[in-house]
Amino acid sequence: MVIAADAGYRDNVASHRIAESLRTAILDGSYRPGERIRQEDVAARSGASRIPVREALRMLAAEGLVTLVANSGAWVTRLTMAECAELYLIRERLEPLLLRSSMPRLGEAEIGRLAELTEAMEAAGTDVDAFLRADREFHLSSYAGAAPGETWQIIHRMWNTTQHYRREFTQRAARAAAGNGASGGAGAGGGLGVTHLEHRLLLDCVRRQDADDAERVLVTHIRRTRLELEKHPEIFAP
Amino acid sequence: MVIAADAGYRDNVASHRIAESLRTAILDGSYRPGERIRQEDVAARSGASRIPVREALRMLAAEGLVTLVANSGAWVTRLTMAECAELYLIRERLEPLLLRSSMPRLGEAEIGRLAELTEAMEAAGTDVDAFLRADREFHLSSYAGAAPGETWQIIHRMWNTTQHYRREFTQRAARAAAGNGASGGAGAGGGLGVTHLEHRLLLDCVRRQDADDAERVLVTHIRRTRLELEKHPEIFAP
DNA sequence: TTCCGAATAATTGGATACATAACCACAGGA
DNA sequence: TCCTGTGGTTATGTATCCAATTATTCGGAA
Repeated sequence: MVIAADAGYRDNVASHRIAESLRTAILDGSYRPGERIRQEDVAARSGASRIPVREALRMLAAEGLVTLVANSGAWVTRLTMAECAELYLIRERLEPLLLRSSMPRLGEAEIGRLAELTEAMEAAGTDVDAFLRADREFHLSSYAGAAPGETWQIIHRMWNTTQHYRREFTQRAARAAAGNGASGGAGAGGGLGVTHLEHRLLLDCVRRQDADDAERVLVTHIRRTRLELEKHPEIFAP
Repeated sequence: MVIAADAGYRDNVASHRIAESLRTAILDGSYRPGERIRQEDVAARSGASRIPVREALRMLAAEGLVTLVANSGAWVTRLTMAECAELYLIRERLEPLLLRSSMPRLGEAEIGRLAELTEAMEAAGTDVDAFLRADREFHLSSYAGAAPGETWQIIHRMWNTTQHYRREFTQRAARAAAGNGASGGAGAGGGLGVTHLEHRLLLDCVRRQDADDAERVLVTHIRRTRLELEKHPEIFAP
């Protein structure tokens, strides 16, 4: 669930602790995109001075979670639809690469966990947060077999910076599906039926250790999600 | 020639100035991989205190140019061969994407400049730094038509963190070519003949505005370079 | 009423000083 | 001779204080 950050940094370093706390606050929606982050507020809340807060903000800025402006302040990064779509394009190219190198090292236990997660997603119903958690763990743990390197870090960054918009999108999809009373919905604004199918398909590719098919399914999955997202510009409105 | 860094930061901010100076020092080889960077040294040399130096180091760490270890210090990032190869794999996937979105917006002037650069590379001979500068500008300016976004930043990071090893590799290639007296060398340890061909081919694709061919040639170019690099583990020896 | 500008308040950037954790050398013993 | 523990030394991490820049608010004029 949580992020690498520089592996050399231990938790008894205040700046790192603060960064982690801010990161989770942003990811779980306590901070919303565009919201300002005041150094003194964070310092007071964490019982430290502003110096480690500033370092923490720099770390988060490096991860793309906050945006710094000189002599002005820090804000939770807000994405335009174009920026978000670009991140999805990057994911389309890099995640298949990572999955390919991960797949051979996924054992029975990991694959079993992936299967559980597909079921958890389908069972989530209108519990958006449950779906998001399972979805995130499903994809990211499908890369657990790959050595943690640059690719892995970039992918995690993409997932983190787009997290808020995934939540927003999923909420709308869940509402729409509930309204229609349908589960295998039509896609556009509809439920997550197709998503579930893609996840099951991906799981099958992993089980068969078929990297080529897995890459194709994953590209399809990410690309379709991007196209869906691009149908909902209101998600990115201030 | 120089790097994005957070666009919001102006040059009159000490931390940003220091970061830029350190960055160029690392890129032009004044600092070597694995070399330690002491905060106080940098502070003294730049006439500032350690605080902005620390912020600068964090920026560079975010770019992958330095490696921070808590309570220990900062070092110029040293790559293993596997890590370097991974960066090349990322480039193989992302640079074609960027080139595709850049090509339609490259005008006559830009394409003319690319042609100049191919000739400059061929004319560089044993002047490794001249070749490296032209090579870097050739590739990066072929992406100038793309909007500066995440993809662009990731690519720049890759080019920066691998810069030292490209220099090392090119120096060996140049020496080998001079020893053989050949220009259209055999590749492995040989000259840069094939590289020049690929650059000319790429330029032709850009001229024809053929994105599909351009992607293929670029993948070939990066992939072949990676494979060449992997034949020379001694470059990555401490 | 609205727009412009200057003074003031608030917030970030940086310097100095101190606390703390890691590194290294050296002495002592097995 | 090699291992180990301990002390000093060095460099990093943090707090407090000050400076510089930006945002805001209030006043005035068109």
